[in-house]
Amino acid sequence: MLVRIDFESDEAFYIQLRNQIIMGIAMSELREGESLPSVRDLAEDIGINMHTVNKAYSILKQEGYVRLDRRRGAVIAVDANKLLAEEELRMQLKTIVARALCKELSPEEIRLTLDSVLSDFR
Amino acid sequence: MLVRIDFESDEAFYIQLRNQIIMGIAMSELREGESLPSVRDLAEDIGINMHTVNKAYSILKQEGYVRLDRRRGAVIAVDANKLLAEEELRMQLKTIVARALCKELSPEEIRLTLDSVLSDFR
DNA sequence: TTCCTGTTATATGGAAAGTGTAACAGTGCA
DNA sequence: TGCACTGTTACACTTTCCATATAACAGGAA
Repeated sequence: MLVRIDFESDEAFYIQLRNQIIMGIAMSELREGESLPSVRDLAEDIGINMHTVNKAYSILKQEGYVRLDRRRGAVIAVDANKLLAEEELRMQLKTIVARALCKELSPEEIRLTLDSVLSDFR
Repeated sequence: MLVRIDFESDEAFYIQLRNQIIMGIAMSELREGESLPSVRDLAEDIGINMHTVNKAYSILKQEGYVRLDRRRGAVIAVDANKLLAEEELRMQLKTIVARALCKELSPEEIRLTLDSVLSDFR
């Protein structure tokens, strides 16, 4: 899986990295049980510091996307707490739906955009 | 409209404030042409600094939700660029949908959550 | 043993967030 | 003409976060 950091972005490197790995899991480019590169290798590949990669991995562990193994490194292992996930989803949707409605997007347009996004996965 | 800051949150005060005002507009608690409190008054009300409120107002102006008037203060004035708004919506959905899919929420469950969120507005 | 894991500790530079005080330039009102 | 109220700008200051750097430690594998 290809990872790339936007050095111009105002998003922190470790946030960009975390999001891309989550995206990779959702797109099935990364599969359950698969190992991610070691913190040192990945850091060198994408041109950032080891600790920054480590921070991304630690957060992914805390959020239940990987398990960290001293020998195998970071292994994809999604802990699916559906109730918690739905509550998070609802909170995040609330904010961005509010923005869309202000900008006069209709509920129907918002639904269609969601369908379009959903169809990009798989 | 009631504004409240969560001092424990890791979200910046000016981001919390911006989001709540956008929420107010979307919920029709704040209407086109209505004035927001002055930066000094609001700052005192919610217990934060004037400059922090000013920062929120400036961002709301930049994002096209208010116009800043030297005499009337911040006035609700939504500049609805639908094309831009839809592109923003799509980008934001992409990230949170990926998270939901990883946590084994189905596309149908995601759609239902969106419908539930949409029904909370108005 | 040697090498590669993640993990931890400590230090540093830079940017952002938040506060504080102060002043300035318009505008409306008495 | 003053006064009070807007947003706006300019500094200074503290604290936190981001990212880097160097170094060391512990555990598993070859």
